Amino acid sequence: MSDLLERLRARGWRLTSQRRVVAEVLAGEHVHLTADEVHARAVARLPEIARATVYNTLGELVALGEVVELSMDGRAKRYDPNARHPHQHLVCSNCGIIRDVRPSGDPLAVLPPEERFGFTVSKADVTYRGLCPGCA
Amino acid sequence: MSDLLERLRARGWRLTSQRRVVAEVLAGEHVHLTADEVHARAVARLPEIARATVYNTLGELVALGEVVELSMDGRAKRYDPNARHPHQHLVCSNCGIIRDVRPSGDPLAVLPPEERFGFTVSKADVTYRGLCPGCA
DNA sequence: TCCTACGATGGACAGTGTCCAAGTCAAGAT
DNA sequence: ATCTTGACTTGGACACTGTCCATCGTAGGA
Repeated sequence: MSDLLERLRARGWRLTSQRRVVAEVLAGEHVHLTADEVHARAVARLPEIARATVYNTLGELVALGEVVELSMDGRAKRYDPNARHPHQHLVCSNCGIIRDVRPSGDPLAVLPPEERFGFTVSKADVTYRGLCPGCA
Repeated sequence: MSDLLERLRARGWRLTSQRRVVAEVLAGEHVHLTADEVHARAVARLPEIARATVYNTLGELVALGEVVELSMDGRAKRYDPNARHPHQHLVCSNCGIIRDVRPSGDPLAVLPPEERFGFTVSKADVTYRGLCPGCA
């Protein structure tokens, strides 16, 4: 994770304690916290951190490509720090737990040219849905 | 679309003018309106229709499987009346326009068993992203 | 035509996210 | 080590989306 901080510093980021805490809270695979969850965990380490700062920092991390923003269910967005390893998501329809998964092959390949409506298609986001072992 | 009204009546729906108007507004392929857009168009035909009624009716249509709910961008949910013909979505990263598309093959097939974490996977929602002809 | 349970209404409320003016501080310059 | 400055943080107000609820209205069967 200090790799991340290094990369951010190299891009001219001012390394504040708030940003450091947000970056630390957001680490690992299969981590998909909402902004408020990030804020709650950040407050545990830095009691006076403001909600707006968490939103700002998450937005910046997304803009820099270090974190991926997910809109799974129309409620709060979730933030996925595993951005450097391309992956898709598997979601339990019952409890909502999310796992990072890696399908084989290129998801773009299955979209035929006549179904592209003249678009320049560059990316495919896939959400697999089903029941997790605990809910099945 | 009167097919839809027939199906709904057959399921015990009371056919009110409000529900009829919502069903009429939501018709066609490549239609992906937000709840407020549906409400605005419904008001044009039935000035006193309430926002809550539109939300209720949309929720019922989704529960009945007649309409698909989309959470594309974390803002307002969109409602897709093309639920009887399975399809995925192609979204312009710039202007946000959405087209219904039909990839070839089964998107579930490319998720290997060892990437399923014990889930019973039943569905895959794919969002293709790129630039539409007007924005490219 | 009448009844009545189901649906509509509209306003209050909650969750999520954005904006802004004022205060604070990281980090380069001296 | 201290100064300086502009980027960053703060906290509260605000906007948008969606939900809830008590009350009123009406579709459709008797």
